[in-house]
Amino acid sequence: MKQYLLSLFTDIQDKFEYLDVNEVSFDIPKIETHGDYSTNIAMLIGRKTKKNPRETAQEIIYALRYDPTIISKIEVAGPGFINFFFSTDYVCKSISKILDGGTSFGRSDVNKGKRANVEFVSANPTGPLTVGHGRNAVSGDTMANLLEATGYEVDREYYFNNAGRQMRVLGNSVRLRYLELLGETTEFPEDHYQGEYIADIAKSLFEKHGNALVNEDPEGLFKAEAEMVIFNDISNTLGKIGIKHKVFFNENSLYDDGKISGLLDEFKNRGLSYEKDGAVWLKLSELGNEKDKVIVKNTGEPTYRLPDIAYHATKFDRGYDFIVDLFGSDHTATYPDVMAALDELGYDTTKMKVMIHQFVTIIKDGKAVKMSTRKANYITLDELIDWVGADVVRYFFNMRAISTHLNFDLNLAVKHSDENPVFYLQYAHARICSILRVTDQEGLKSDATKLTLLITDEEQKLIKKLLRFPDVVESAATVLDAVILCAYLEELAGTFHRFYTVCRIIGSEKELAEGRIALIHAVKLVISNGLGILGVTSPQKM
RNA sequence: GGGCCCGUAGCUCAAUCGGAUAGAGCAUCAGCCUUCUAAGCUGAGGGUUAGUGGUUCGAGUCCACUCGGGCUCACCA
Repeated sequence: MKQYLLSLFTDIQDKFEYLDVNEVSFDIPKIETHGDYSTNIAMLIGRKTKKNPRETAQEIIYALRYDPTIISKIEVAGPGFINFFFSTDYVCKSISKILDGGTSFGRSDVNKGKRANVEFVSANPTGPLTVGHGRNAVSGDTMANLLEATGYEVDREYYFNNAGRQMRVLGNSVRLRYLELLGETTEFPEDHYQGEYIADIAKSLFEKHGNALVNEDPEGLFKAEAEMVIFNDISNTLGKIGIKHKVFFNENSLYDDGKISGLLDEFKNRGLSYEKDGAVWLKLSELGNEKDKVIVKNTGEPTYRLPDIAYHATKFDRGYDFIVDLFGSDHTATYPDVMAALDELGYDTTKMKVMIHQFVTIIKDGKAVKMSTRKANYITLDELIDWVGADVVRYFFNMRAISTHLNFDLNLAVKHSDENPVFYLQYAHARICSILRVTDQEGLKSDATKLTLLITDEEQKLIKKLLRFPDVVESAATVLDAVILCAYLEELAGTFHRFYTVCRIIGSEKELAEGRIALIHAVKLVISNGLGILGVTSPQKM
C-alpha cells in the first residue's frame, strides 16, 4: 500500500519544484476518519514556499493520477495533511498476498547477500546465568531473528574469557570447598564465589578423585572442571529458550595467534601508546575520549581493553557488513574506548552498532529482589525458565524497550492467566486452530475468491492490520528492538478477538464463511510468523 | 561532581522522522456463554506526559535548566 502511494508521488515529482520523494513519508493516523494513510508533505513544502499548506495539498491531489479501484478517496485535512482511503475491494484482495507469502510473509530481502554478526550473552564461565543475562540473551537472539527477517545472514556469537583474575578466584573457590570436604578448616574469603554450585563442583571432584587433589593448583583441575561444568550449564540454559550460538570466541585465541602482540606493536609504532608507572597506556585523550587508559598493567598482563579492541578488529576482518554488540548498562563506559581505537585503526565503525539494555529488577511479592553474583543471592535464568516457561521468559524480555528498566514481576509471570499478555496472543492462535478444526469437519474450505465479501468494519480493520506486518518487522529490525513487534501483535490479537465475537463463520452463508476462513488463515500466519521472530511458540490448543 | 539511560492513568507499559482528540493491558465497577475455545468481548471511571522556560504551523517526542531514580566513571571484566 505504502509502495503504491510512493509511486504516485514519484510520478508527479517533476511538477512541483519543492517536492522531493525522499521527504515523502506516510503515517497511519491514530484516528480512523483520517484515512488509512496520511502524509504531511504539503506542510513540509509549505515551510519552504511560504504558501498555505492546504492549498499546496489541494494542488498535489489534483496532480495525482491514481487508480480509483485502489484508492477510494483522497482529502485535505487539518493544517494540510493529505489523507488516503483505500477501497474495500482492494483491501480485501490484498489478503491473497499474505496467503501467497506463507511463512515468509513479513520477511523481506532488502539486506539479501549481507552478513551480520550479533554478539550477545558473552558471560564468562564463573557462574550460572542470571536473570540479567536472560534479558541480554533473549534480546540478542531476537535481534538476530529480526535481521534474518530482512535478509541478513546472521552469525550469533559468544565472546568469553577463561583466563585472568576472575577465573583464578573461581578455581580457588572450588579448591577451598574441596578442602572443606576433606575436613580441613579453611577461611573462605568474601571475594570468592559463594554460590552452592561451587560446592557441587567440589563434591563431584571429590567423588571422582578422593583426596588426591590436596596439593592441586587452584588454576589446574579445579579451574578446568569449574569452567567445563559451568559452561555446560550455561549452554543448557540457553538451549531451553531456543538459543544457540554459532561461534564461541575465546579471548585466549587472540594471544595464541599473535593478534594481541601485533596490536600492541601497531599502537607503539604509531605513537598511540606510551609507558608510565610500569604500565602501557593508550592515548585515548588524543582520540577524542576523556582520558588515557591502561592497556597493559605493570604486571605485564593486559587489561580487558586490549583484547576487546583486537577482538572487534577480527569482526571487521571477518568481513561482516553489520556488527551488533549487546550488553548491559554496566558496560556503557567501556565501549567508547574500543570504538575510538577501532576508528583510529581505520575500521569503519559506522558498520557497528552497540546496543545497551538497562537492568532487570525482579519483583517478588511486590518487593525488588537484590542480587549479587558473588554472594549468590540471585535468581538464576534457569530457575526462571523452569518456573514460568520459555515462552513467558522470551515474551517478557521482548515486550519492553531495551532502553528502559524492566520490572520482571515473578508473581505475574507465574500466573497462567489473562493478566499475562503472552497468553493473549497464543490464545488468538489456538482459537483460530480450533475454528479451523471445526470448519474442516463441516466441509468448509478456505476460498480466496470470496474475500471481497469481507466488508464489515471488523473485517476491514483486521485485514488492514495484517497488511502492516511487513512494515512493523522492518521498523523493528531497523531499531533492533522487538517492542514494536510485541505491541503490534497484541493489537492484532485484539482486532482478531473483536472480529471473532462479531463475525461468525459457522452458520454464515457458505461463500462468506469460506472467505472468512481465508482471512483467519492469514491471521494465523501473521501471528505465528510474528511469534516466531520473538522465539515464542504458537500453540494449536490451549 | 562528569557521562549514559529513564520519568506518561492506581500498577506495568505504548505512542511510527516532530503530526490531528496521548493509547493498551492489569486492577476497580457494570454487562455478555443452549451457537466456531469466556485465557474472550462490550461499556464506565481514571492524565497539568515530574517541573519551568525555549524552538514552530504543531512538542510526550527536539534544546536549556531544575527535581527524582538507575548504571557508570580501575593497572576488574
